[in-house]
Amino acid sequence: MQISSNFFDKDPVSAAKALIGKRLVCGECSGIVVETEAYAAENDKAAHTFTKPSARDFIKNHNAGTAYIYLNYGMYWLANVLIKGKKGNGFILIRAIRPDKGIDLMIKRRGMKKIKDLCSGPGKLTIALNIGRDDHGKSFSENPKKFWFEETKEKTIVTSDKRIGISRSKSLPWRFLEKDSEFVSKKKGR
DNA sequence: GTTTGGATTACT
DNA sequence: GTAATCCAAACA
Repeated sequence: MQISSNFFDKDPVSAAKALIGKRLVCGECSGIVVETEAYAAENDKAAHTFTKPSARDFIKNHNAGTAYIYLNYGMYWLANVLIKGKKGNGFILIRAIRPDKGIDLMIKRRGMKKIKDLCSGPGKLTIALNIGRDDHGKSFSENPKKFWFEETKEKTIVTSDKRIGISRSKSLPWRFLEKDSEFVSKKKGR
């Protein structure tokens, strides 16, 4: 079952936390979300809204639940979900999923055999799911959909940590992970 | 028109 | 430890 359409109307931080344990479906592939980070449109120096006018325009011109796909370091696409809450707008960065269906296809796209490494990072999962430049501005919640989230019966224990890979506002504990998961991204925090 | 700085990954 | 590689924003 798909998650409720008002899921993306929460505030970014609680939405990011609530997304852990949901199933992300994209074409023939799917996986359980095991790692996210929250970025706020206001008072968050690490968010794109702080430095990029285009990110603020994006929030203005799109509905909650829209995909914000960003190319970073010139080679990896990172997938975000636009959140528009009463307490503030922002984005959820999808950092890692646990592969569920379409694993063979993911292995083919990634050119890697280890299932643990297939989607254990924001740049990796976009390759595995074939998400890229063309998907910027598409919706997770409105038809026609390429990708969406489903409810699961996962009883996930969620832990939080500091965000990683950024240079500003590092201290906010806005990274959320499935406890003891083998499928989250590496670097510090493990 | 040129410079700069990334929400990363894979390989040595 | 570090090369790979692109875009938007900022500066001149």
